[in-house]
Amino acid sequence: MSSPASEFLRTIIDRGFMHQCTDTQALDAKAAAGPVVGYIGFDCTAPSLHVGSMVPIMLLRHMQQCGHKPIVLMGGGTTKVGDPSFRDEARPLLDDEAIAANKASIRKVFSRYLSFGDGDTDAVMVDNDEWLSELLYIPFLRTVGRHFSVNRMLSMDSVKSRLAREQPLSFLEFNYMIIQAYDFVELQRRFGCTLQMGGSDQWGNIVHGVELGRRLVDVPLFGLTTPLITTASGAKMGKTAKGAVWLDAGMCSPWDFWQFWRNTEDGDVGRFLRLFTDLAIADIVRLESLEGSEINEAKKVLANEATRLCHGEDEARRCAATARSTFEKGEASRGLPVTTLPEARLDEGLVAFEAFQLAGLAKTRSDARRLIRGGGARLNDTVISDEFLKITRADLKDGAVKLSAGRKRHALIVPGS
RNA sequence: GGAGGGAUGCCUGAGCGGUUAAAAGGGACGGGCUGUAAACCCGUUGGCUAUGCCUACGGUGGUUCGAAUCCACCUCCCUCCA
Repeated sequence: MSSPASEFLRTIIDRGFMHQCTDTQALDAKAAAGPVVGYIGFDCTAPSLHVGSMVPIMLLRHMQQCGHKPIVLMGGGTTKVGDPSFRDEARPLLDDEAIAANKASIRKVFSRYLSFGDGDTDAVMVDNDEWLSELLYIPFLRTVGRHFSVNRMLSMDSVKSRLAREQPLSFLEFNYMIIQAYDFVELQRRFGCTLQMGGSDQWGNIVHGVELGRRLVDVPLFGLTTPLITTASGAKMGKTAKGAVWLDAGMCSPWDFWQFWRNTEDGDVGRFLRLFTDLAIADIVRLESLEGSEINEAKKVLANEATRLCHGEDEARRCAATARSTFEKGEASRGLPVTTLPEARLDEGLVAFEAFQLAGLAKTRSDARRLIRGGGARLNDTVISDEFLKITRADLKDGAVKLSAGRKRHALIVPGS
């Protein structure tokens, strides 16, 4: 189908969100006819979502902006089971307390991207623990379990490699796809939800839900997946030196977040602008036509827009300003991570390698010493070669000592109490 | 319950009595080249104010001058049989 009738499908296809759909034409017709209720599930396996989850989040956002109703399903119940899809080993089991804590922490981010409320197209958030924890085993097996073929489940791509490698797949995990399928049906009953979306790794789970819906409630359900986002050079997207790029400011500072987008590979800029910002396609087309070092302008726009959505306008501006002074003017700046140090320590002189460790630029002292030996350490923008160099008051510039590890990682040490 | 196989550094994976802080690859970090990109080349990659000391090859004991390597027991995993 070349030109979808619905604004929703047109938007997500144009912006690169569409990977697979159970019935594109029928879904298009339905979306064109009126509001569709659709959901995406987020398990509570970590205290925050990371940029990998931004594709589904942005998908919900576009859905809402096109006049439909998004449901954020917190996987408080499914997290107790653990999705085995495309994983070579079981996830560590989290206890209820950890799941509850993760859930509380994760739910905060959605208010940045969606508008919640009671209206027709307001987003709602529910937790599948509400109905999953109350299930009775035998009745569940009889009403739901009988619609699933073990033969078919074993042939799913999502568990094939686990089985092929003869890695253990516990019965607990094996239930995940059934539970997720049941979620879909439950959301249909409760909210009239007819669309489940998710990453491409969720395709099998989603299809099971669609089929279960046909058998249990006789309502046509739809499934839609987004592509797995990799970088132009083939790596998984969303990792940096410090690990995953989290959406929670406490786990990944806005500065690191901004830097992550700023460091996007050339070949990814256009695609990322479509996926991770609200900019109009026409603007994106203009930005991605830039060549050579001009692409850096497009990367700044990407960083600003993505940061604005996640952390707000003020943070985005601050990061952009910090980047300008740090990289374009080469001066120390307030936006850099700051470590305070008792004045007395400066008076007696702080050994260089210790300073780098303290500022978080090196994991251990040995690591810091290697950094200095390798010529990657700078003090106020001057390369230092002596690991034992004493940093003192005399090194303060504008009230701070600026340390750098490599070209990109900078930190300030300021005297204090 | 029985018979085999396995557990090594961030990951994969060699080693099978000393010269092994442990090959090789990946990843990561640093340097060079650049545009805060990619690719490529080089270096580093357990800790410690350090020509040395300490901690490490699933756990605990043992054999030995000496163990990741041999033995015993334990834990966990895999395969096959019941």
